[in-house]
Amino acid sequence: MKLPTSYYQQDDVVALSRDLLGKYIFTSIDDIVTGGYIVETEAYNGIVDKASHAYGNRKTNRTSVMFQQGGIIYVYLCYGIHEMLNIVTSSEGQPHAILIRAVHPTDGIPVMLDRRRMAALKPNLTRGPGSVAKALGISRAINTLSLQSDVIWLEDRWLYFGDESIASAPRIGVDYADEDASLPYRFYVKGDPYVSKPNK
DNA sequence: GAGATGATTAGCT
DNA sequence: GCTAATCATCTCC
Repeated sequence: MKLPTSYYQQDDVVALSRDLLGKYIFTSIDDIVTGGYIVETEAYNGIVDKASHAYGNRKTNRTSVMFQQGGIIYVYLCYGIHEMLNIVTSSEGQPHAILIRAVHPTDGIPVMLDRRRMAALKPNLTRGPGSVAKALGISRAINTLSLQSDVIWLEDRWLYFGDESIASAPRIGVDYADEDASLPYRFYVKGDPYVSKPNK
C-alpha cells in the first residue's frame, strides 16, 4: 500500500527521517519496477538549517519545490554529475526535505545493475545518494513529481527497526554549515551493508 | 553575462 | 587516504 499524502505532511522532519528507515521506495520507469527499503536518510530542516538549500527563506527557481506541500520529490544536480533524490515534507511554505542516501534493493535488481553498468550485485549498487538515484532511474526529468503517482512512490510493508538497530550521526558533506553541520540529522540502519561509510 | 561553488564519487597511490 | 572530474544554479557586476 502506498503511504498517503498525510504521512508526508507531518511537521517534524527529523522524526520523519527516522521513521522512513524500513519504508520501501519504488520507481516504475519504462514499465519496469525497481526499488527496495530505505536504510539511510538525512533531514533538512527548513529555513533555520544552514545546510539546506532553502536556508534563510531563500526561494529560487530550484528551491521553490521545497516550499510546496509535502508528498512530492525534489531532484537536483550536485557537483555537476550526481543527481540526488529528496522527499519534500510538511506543509506549504515550510521547506523541509529528506535526502535518501541509501536503499537496500529488493526488486528489479538486474535492471538496477544495468543502469549502474555493473556485472554483479555489490553493496555499492545503491550506497550513496548519487548511486541511489542512478540505480532507480531517477533524473531531474521527474523533479516535483507526486509520491502518489505511478512512477515513484513509497510503501509501508510493516518492516520496522527498533531503536537498537538505528543510529544517528552528523550529516555528510555539509561542513560549510557551521554549527548546523554537527546536528545529528542523519539516520541509518546499523550493520546494513548498503549504508554508506560508518555502518556500525 | 560571467565567475564561484558544491547535500559526491570513482579511481589511483 | 586523497584528488580530479564536471556543470546547473546562484550571485554579483
